[in-house]
Amino acid sequence: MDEKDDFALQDFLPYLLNRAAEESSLGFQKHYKNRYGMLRTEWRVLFHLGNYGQMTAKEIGSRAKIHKTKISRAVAKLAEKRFVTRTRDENDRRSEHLALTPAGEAAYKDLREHALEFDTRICARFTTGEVAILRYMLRNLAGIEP
Amino acid sequence: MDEKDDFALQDFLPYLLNRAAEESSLGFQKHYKNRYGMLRTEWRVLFHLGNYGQMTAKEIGSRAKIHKTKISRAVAKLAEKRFVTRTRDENDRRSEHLALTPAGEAAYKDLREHALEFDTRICARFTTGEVAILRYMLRNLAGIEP
DNA sequence: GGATATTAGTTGTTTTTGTAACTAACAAGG
DNA sequence: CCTTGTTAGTTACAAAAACAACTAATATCC
Repeated sequence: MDEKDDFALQDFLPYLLNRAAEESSLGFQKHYKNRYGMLRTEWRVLFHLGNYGQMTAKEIGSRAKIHKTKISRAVAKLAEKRFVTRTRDENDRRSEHLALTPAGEAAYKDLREHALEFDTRICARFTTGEVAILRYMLRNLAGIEP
Repeated sequence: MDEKDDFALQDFLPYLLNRAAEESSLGFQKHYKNRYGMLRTEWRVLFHLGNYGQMTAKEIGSRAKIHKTKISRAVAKLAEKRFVTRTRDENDRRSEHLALTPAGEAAYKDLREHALEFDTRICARFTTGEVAILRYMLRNLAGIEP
C-alpha cells in the first residue's frame, strides 16, 4: 500500500528491547514474587544493598535510576519484612543509611543464586562473544558507564 | 564480606534489559505521547495495523504478546481518536476487523518516520555487525522467530 | 542571623496495569 | 436442538505506577 515499507516493527529497537526485557523479567519474577512476596523495585533495592553494601535511598535511586517515591515505598516494605534497617545519618539527619539485616542478607544470597543460574541459562543460547557484545551494548543503551 | 562476589548486578541480563528498554522507550515516548496523547500500548496497536494491515484484536495480541484487556482498552482509545475503525466479521460475529482510518494512517506514517530516525540514531553508536547481533539476540530473547 | 532555596524522603491523588469475572457468539457431541 | 465447552472481546475491581504536593533538615547568601 505504501512506498515506505522498509520499516519493520519487529526490528524497531525500543520495541524489541521492551519485549525481550518483559520476557526475561517474567522468567525471573517468580523467584522473588512467590518466595518472598517482593515487587520488582523491592528486589532491585535488595540487590543493590546486597551487591554494593550499605547506602542511602538517594544513592540507590541515582545508581538504578529509580524514582524516589518508588524507592521510599520499596524500602518501607523491605523494612516491614525485616530485610533492611534504617539508620539516620548523624551529620545530615535528612538521610538514612540502609543496610541488610541477616534475614535480608540471606534472601539476597538466595535470590542471587537464582539470578546467576537464570542468567547462565539465558546466556547458554549464545556464544561467549555474543553475550559480551550484548552486555556491552545494553550497558551503553542503558546509559551505564562501561 | 562474601565469597560469592562474582555476581555483578549491572551484568544481570534481566536488569540490563529492563534498564536499556526503559531508557530507549523514554526517548521515543515523547513523540506519541505529546503529539497524539497515546499510551505505549496504543502506538503498538497502531504500528501493528499500519505495518501489517487490517487484523483483529486477537491477532494483534498474539503477535505482540499483549494481553487482550490491554488491547481492548487501547483499541477503544484509538477508536475514540478516530484512528481505527472496527468492522464485525460476518462469519464470526464475535470478532471484529480493525483498520486504520486516513487519520490513523497519517499518524502512523508520522510516527514511523520518527521511529526510523530514532532507531537510526541509536544504531549509529555501534557497528553494523554489532547491531545485527543485537537484533538477532533480542528477537531470540523476546521469543520472536528469526 | 534570618529569609530563601535545596535536598532527602514521605504521603496523597490520579493513571495505568493486572487479574478475574463476565457477555455474546460460536462449536461439538449426543 | 440442546447441553457443555470454547473463544473474542468487555467490564469491574484490586494492585502498582506516575506525578504532585508535602515535611523536615540543611545550605546559601545577603
